[in-house]
Amino acid sequence: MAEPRLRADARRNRDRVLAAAREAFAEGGFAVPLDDIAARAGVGPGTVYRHFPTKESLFQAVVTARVTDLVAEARRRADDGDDPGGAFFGFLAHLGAEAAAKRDTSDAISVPGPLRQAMHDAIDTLLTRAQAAGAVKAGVSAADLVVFLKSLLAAVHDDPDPGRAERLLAVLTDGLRP
Amino acid sequence: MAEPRLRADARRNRDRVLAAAREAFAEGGFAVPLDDIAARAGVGPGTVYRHFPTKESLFQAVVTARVTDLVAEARRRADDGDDPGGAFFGFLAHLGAEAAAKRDTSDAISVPGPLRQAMHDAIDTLLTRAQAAGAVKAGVSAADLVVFLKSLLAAVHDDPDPGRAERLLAVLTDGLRP
DNA sequence: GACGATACGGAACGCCCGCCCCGGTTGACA
DNA sequence: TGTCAACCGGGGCGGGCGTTCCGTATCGTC
Repeated sequence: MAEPRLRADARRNRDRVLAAAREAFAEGGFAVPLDDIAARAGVGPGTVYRHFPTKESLFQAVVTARVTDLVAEARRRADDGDDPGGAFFGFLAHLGAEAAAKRDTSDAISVPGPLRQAMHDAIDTLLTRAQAAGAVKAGVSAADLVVFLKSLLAAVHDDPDPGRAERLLAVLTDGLRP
Repeated sequence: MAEPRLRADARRNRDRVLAAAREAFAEGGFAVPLDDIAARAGVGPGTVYRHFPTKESLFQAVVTARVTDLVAEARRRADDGDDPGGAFFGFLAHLGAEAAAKRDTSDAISVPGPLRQAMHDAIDTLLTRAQAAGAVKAGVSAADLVVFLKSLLAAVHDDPDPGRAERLLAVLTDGLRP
């Protein structure tokens, strides 16, 4: 590995880029131009590419922490085995709240790589247990749910009506009940 | 108006462009490059722009007939006043089938202009009557539904799983029941 | 058959965006 | 403080796409 230890300015710029990317992606999703992120960080685009080989890798670096938290949240709820239905729907609400605040959530949950798999597995656990407990109807898979959520969260992003997200999420949860 | 009557080749090319656009939009949605449409029609891009001032106007010309049909379908179902719930959910299923076949349906229902308004109004009528009959829960507006449908239909487009559309639509309809 | 109007095709333009490269600068260490 | 490697900035490249322009071909008419 031999981490060569970054020079002071390099480290500082790297942090600035990450912070700027966090904000920019949260506001505009993955679609924000990389130049905007660089400008927000007060650096040139070249500097961004010195630290992250591609725009996607920067995005991944930004959302890794958030998705990891989401997965942890999902697992924590799953471990609390008393109320599988409540755990499942609680996590859905949590996801909805997260997506309402950060515009990149819908992209984050479907970014390829190990994170996506962990997320998928965590949702699968919650869903399967809720179905076994009779709180969610059968015939719906975790993949179905991820597709559904991704599209729904994306649709709600640039919508002027702030209450729409809740109403649509309510329709989704009601539709998942047996 | 004084329609100057098109020259024979002009009329032929215009028809070819429309036919090619119909196919191309159905397969790839509004996102297909205009050059592809021109190539499929055996025509240069310039010829497309001779007949349609902009790509969007070409799209509008293509979907006008389909959306008009959809609106007519919605009104026909609405007029059959015996079963408002059945009329509403039947139209939803119809929309789903249409979207499964043509990839531009989700773009079509939200194209700006009078068509969108007519579509919106037709759905509103169906929805309001179904709600009055107690077949659909209150608190959901036609605008909510259009947003929901648009995102759902778009999500299902490029999905490898052919059964997903039906399952997600089933979740939606169940979620709309009181 | 010839001539003018009309339409055609595709090269070219402008714009956006991800990504790379090089001349200049700055930090680390002796 | 001097030297060198590491790093920075931003101009530039390449590709995609909507749109426009103009030299050329085709149609309709006399």
